[in-house]
Amino acid sequence: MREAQPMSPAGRRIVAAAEELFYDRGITAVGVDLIAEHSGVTKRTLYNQFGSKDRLVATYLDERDQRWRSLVLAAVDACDGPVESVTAPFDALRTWSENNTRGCAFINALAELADPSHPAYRIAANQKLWLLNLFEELATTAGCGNPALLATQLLTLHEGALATQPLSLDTLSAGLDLARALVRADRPDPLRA
Amino acid sequence: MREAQPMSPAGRRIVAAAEELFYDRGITAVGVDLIAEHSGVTKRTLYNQFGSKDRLVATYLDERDQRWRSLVLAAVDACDGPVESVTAPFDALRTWSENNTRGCAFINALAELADPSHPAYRIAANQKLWLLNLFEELATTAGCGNPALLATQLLTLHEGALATQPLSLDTLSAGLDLARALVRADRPDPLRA
DNA sequence: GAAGGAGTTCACAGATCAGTATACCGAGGA
DNA sequence: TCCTCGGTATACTGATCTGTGAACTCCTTC
Repeated sequence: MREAQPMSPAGRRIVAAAEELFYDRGITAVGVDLIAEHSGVTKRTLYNQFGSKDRLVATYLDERDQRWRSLVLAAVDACDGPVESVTAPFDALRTWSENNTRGCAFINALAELADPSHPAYRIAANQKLWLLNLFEELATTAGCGNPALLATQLLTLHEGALATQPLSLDTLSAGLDLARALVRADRPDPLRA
Repeated sequence: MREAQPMSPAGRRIVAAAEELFYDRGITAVGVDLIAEHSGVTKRTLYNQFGSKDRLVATYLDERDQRWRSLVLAAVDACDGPVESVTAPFDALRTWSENNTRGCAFINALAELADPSHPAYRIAANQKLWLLNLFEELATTAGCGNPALLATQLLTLHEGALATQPLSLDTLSAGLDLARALVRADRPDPLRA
């Protein structure tokens, strides 16, 4: 999905404005005129750079995906051992949630873009699959007994905490505690680990 | 939220069409003209009945909430014992998902309607709180040790399974299995229960 | 038979939507 | 010197959006 040549300064400003506006107000509700205005750019420039609103939406989601993956991988690297790192994506979610309180941008995008052929569909699905695979790899490295099942359970908890975020229940703490317990329980000799 | 007088036949048709269109294509993307056309009704009638699109959206969510709560309560009643009934909402979710494959209508609505003063906000939040309280009541009746924590965990699993539904991973089975294990583990003398 | 309400028909307002056309500007490179 | 390239400025198209006005047709009820 990464485009060959890097974006121009104007292009970067456009994507930055699009990220903020699309996430806060919804994709359909935000017009290209508003994005052009917020990024201090002409609508003509916007169309010269991205060609259509749909392609700008795809770029917005892609950019967001990259940022989020970097955050998750950094959280994994910051962990002390392989067992702790299995639940590291939950730590990343806590950091992420400080500045993103309107739920999951990809789930939200899927809610608005009904057409499965829209590029957003693939991006959103890939994002969740990437996390699922990461959970499974981390669980395998940590010596868990059933990495595939554990990964699906962890993903469900993660997405549940993320989806209920706008409602201000503390599902993230509950999800993280439960996730840690699951990882411990799935390890051989959990009492000695 | 229930209005005093029951809806007219035309009003019911409008809400039925709105439910289908809003859920499938998104709220902002569906115009009132389309809803009027699909319900075989004039736009004038739609506005005579509901006054504005926002109020029709609120009625749509409210109607859906009622239907869903009935389904959940029926699933609870259909259970054999108090222990099984704690996870009954997951059974209801399986039935519900057969005809609703685009995720949670309330989370989706929140994604589109940024304004917290919109009635949809309250409806969506209340729906999740109702389920949280139901989980807690059921857990208390089943004699669980920490009903409040268990309820938050079950809600997180439930919402995770619901949110990831459009992605066609089988998170519902994983969530249900884990939910059952949690309920068993939180009961006194789990081996004899 | 009169009254009233639910619904229809159709035209319309005013705003906003995505996207295009045309002409212009300034800097960097061959 | 010329020429391309990224970007500006502005006006525009045609469609679609929510919402309103006014007159009309039924059907029920009193």
